[in-house]
Order: sequence, then structure tokens, then C-alpha cells
Amino acid sequence: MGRPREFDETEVLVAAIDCFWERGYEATSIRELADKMGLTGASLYNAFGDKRTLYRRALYHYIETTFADRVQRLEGKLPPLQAIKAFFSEIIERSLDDKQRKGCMLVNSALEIAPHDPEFRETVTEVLEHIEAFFRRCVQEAGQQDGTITTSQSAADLGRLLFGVHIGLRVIARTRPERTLLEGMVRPALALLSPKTAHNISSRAHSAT
Amino acid sequence: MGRPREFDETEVLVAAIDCFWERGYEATSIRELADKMGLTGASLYNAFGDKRTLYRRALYHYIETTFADRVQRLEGKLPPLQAIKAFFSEIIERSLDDKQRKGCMLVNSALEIAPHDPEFRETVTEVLEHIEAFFRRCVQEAGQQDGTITTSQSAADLGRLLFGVHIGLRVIARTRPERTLLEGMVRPALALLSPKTAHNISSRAHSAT
DNA sequence: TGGGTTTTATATCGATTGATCTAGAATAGC
DNA sequence: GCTATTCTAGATCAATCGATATAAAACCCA
Repeated sequence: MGRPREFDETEVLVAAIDCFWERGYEATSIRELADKMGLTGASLYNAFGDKRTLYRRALYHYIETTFADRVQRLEGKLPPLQAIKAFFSEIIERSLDDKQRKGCMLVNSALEIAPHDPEFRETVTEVLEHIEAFFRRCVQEAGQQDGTITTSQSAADLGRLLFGVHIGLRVIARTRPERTLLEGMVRPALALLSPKTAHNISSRAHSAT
Repeated sequence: MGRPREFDETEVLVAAIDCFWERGYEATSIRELADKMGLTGASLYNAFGDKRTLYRRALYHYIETTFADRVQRLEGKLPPLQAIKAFFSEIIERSLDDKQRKGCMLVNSALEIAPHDPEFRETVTEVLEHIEAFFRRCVQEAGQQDGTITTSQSAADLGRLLFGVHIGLRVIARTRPERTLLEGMVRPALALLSPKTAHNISSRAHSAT
């Protein structure tokens, strides 16, 4: 009962994500949010509570619609090594298309709010661990078992390396979105995965300065 | 002539760095700065201009007293492979000792202001390129020439990988400062550098991409 | 010892911040 | 139609933001 809402909650939440994603938490004002979400301040507070609660809703929705989907899609339908390559390829293309340099909202949150906010740190940590686990699973459960990935390093460490390269990639892309740099960064990491390849013989195809 | 300053400019600038470093640009207020710097708002504006100018001074001073020193110290006195290992070791120890989770002010700037601010982006880019170049030089000019570093990948790409891992490390450490994770992340990257390690003992020829 | 000059301290500027209040508009159940 | 309930619109709250104005205090040089 009562007067019905004039807006779709998910729809305006996506608009809120856009704001927070691009400018971060501190630099985004309530009025800017209300404006882009297409509703008044009163309606915003009535529907979402305060700014912090809205950010939480936005971050959760971003996580659900971005990571869960990507990991499941790649891991389910591709051989593990290909899933890893597809993952990086997707991130690189996305970064190069990102004209606003928004980067990844999770990584942005990891640097802006997670360090000082225990609650958000827990959330961010959990998702980061999932990404790390995705890489580790690709290396271990399938890749090392069927011989498509090297066993010279533990799956845990190789997963950590890929995880670290991935985060570094997303940060660097926001300041230096250069294909040569991003692809060159990933190439040696992927080469390391291949088993029994003569690393020190040939394949110096990509040399640049 | 005129009344002399009651504070040391470099000293209060270091205090300003501490503020910006920990909380970022937006979340740090002029009053908070004046408080920690131990001077009034009027003196702050008189000596440093506006907030943005103060941040620029702070970032420049941070860069000069942190990066130039570190690179020169390591690159001058250690064999290249050892310089790389010492670099990562130093970053990891520093990250684990960083109870306030401040991370690296340059990396923080790369994510908070560089994407939206052409001037700061230029500054940040320049320093990032210097870090990348440090790794590349270690790999190329010395490491690959005296055989202590693999030539299976180009020096440019190996430098990019180390650069990416380094940035990823600094970001991840602010949310998950765990020794196992950070060291595990770096280990495979360092192993990749060695010309004849476990991962390529059996040098069976294999065609690359 | 006085001008001239620069730095201090205090108070305050208008603008903006996150958040709320009041009044009116729109619905559902009775 | 009436009442209860929920939502919208616009004004506005105290607090804080970055930045200044004013005037006293502290120095140099003549």
C-alpha cells in the first residue's frame, strides 16, 4: 500500500555505480548521485539510506554482475590455460576501450576505502580471494593434471602471480592504457605457464623499446 | 626582510605527505593538513598556495625522496638479478610493516587523481616509466649480457612483467598484507628470470604461438 | 628608532557537504 | 469516498569545505 515508486531500483543503482566507479566514494556527492540517478535527494535517502549504504549496494551489485559472471563463463567453457588467456585478453580489451579510465570498481575500492574500512576490506578481500582462487584452480585442478601447464612452480604460487599481474594490469591501465605495455606485461607470465618449453632458445618474437 | 618563518618548509611538507599519503587527496581537508603540519590555515596558504599546489609539492617530494634514492641505491651496488630481488624484498618488508596500510603514494595517486587529471597523469606516468625502465635495464644491460637472466623473453617484456607484479603487489598489500601471498606472488616471476631452472630443464623443443 | 615587509593568529567568507523536514501527490484497503 | 500509507518535490538544516580578509606580531634595513 502507499504511493508506488516511480523508478526501477536496479536501474538507478546502475547509475549510482557509474558515479562511484568513475570518481570514487569521496569525490562523488549526493547531489551528483541524485542527478544521474534521476531522483531527488529525499527519494534517494528513502530508498537507499545514507551514502555509505548506497555505496555498499552499488559495490555488491557491481561484483555480482561482473565477477561471478566472468569467472563462471570462462572457467566452464574453456580449457584452463585458454580460460586464463581469455581472462587477460578480456581485461586488456576492456581497459583499452575504457575511455573514461574508470578501471575496475573493486580494485578502486581496494585502494580507496578497504585500507581504512574493516567492513569493506572484508568484502573486497573476499572477492580478491575468489579471483586468486580462479587462477589457482585453472593451474591446478586441470592445467597441471593434464599437462598443459608447468609443474615447475606450485599452483598456489602461479595463481598468486597471475592474480598480482591482473591487479597490476588494472591499475596501470588507468594511467597508461597502452596495448604494447599491457600485452607485454602478460606475455611472459603466460609463457611461464607452458610446460617444458625451451625458454632460453627461441621465441624472441616480441622485442620492443 | 620581513618576519621570518616559524617552521621548516621541508618538515611541514613531510607532515603534509603523511596526510595525503594515508587518506588520499579528496578525503584530506585543509584543516586536517594545517593541524598535522602545525600551522594555521593562513600560513599554509601563504607558503604553499592552494590545496592542489600543496599536493603537487608533496607528491614531488615523495617521489624524490623515495624512488630516485631506491633505484640508484640498488642498481649501483648490486648485480642486476640481485637488485631486482632486493627491490621486491624491500617492498614486501615495507608493506608488511605498514600498519596504517598507506601503501605507495605514487600508486595511490595513479588510481585517485591521475585518471582524471592530465597534469598529474603526466607526472605519475613519468615515474612509472622510470620504474619500468629500471627493471628493463636490470634484465637487459647486465642480466642478459652476463647470462644471469634468461633470454627466453625480451628484456622489454620481462621488465613489463616485473613492473606489473610490483604495482599489483603494492595494491594488494593495502588490503591483504599477508607474507605468504606477497612472497608467493613474486617467487614465480623471479624463477622465470633464471636461465636454467627447474621449469625448463628438459629442453625439448616446442613451438611457441 | 622607525618605515617597510612578511608571517602569524583569528574570524569569517560563500559554497558545498550529507542529511532531514514539511507539504503535497499518488496509491491500496476499507 | 475516506483513511492510512508511501513516495515525491523543494526548501532547508547544521557542519564542513576551500579559501580570504583583517590586523597584530616579528623581523630587516635605513
